[in-house]
Amino acid sequence: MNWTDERVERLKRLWAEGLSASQIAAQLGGVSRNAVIGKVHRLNLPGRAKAGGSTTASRAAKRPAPAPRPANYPSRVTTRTVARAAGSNMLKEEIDIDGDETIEIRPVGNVVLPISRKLVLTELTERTCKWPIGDPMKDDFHFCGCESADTSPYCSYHAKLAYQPVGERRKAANAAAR
DNA sequence: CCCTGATTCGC
DNA sequence: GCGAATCAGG
Repeated sequence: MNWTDERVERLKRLWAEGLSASQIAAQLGGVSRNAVIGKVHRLNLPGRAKAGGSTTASRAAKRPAPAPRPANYPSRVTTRTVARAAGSNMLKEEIDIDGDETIEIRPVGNVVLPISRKLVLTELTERTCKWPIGDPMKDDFHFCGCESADTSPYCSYHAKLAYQPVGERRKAANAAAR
């Protein structure tokens, strides 16, 4: 994959929005997160300062004198508290109970953690819940993204929804819309 | 172990 | 210029 203008622009936009390198790589496709990071540096885009959470830049600042780099880092330490989709342990609360209360999730039991992480398809891993949420035709479509139970494609909550007996499954089908 | 970004260096 | 390997950290 080569860096077309279009892809570079997308990279800039996503990076500015605070997405992680791996997320950007996944969305662009065909590149690794290292490629993204490398490109970011080559473009002289501002790295992630010591903003909100994870600070890896502090390491770079700590380094003695690694590369012949002019200290032209903009002091842009914008504390944005970006609500990122994945990566950090920041989960977005999204307990959206449907308006209709005709849904009985009886067989599901007491497990009630429909807190999704709003992941896009490309960001799913082996241990993220792959339960789809929303209309695939709409742009708010995403996946649960919670930690999936061991070897299961779903989290504990959605696994129970998925593996219900056929008799009870219809009601769950309503709940499946979420 | 999962993830993050940073840097180096052979290509 | 590119990005895998590596590093350093949360």
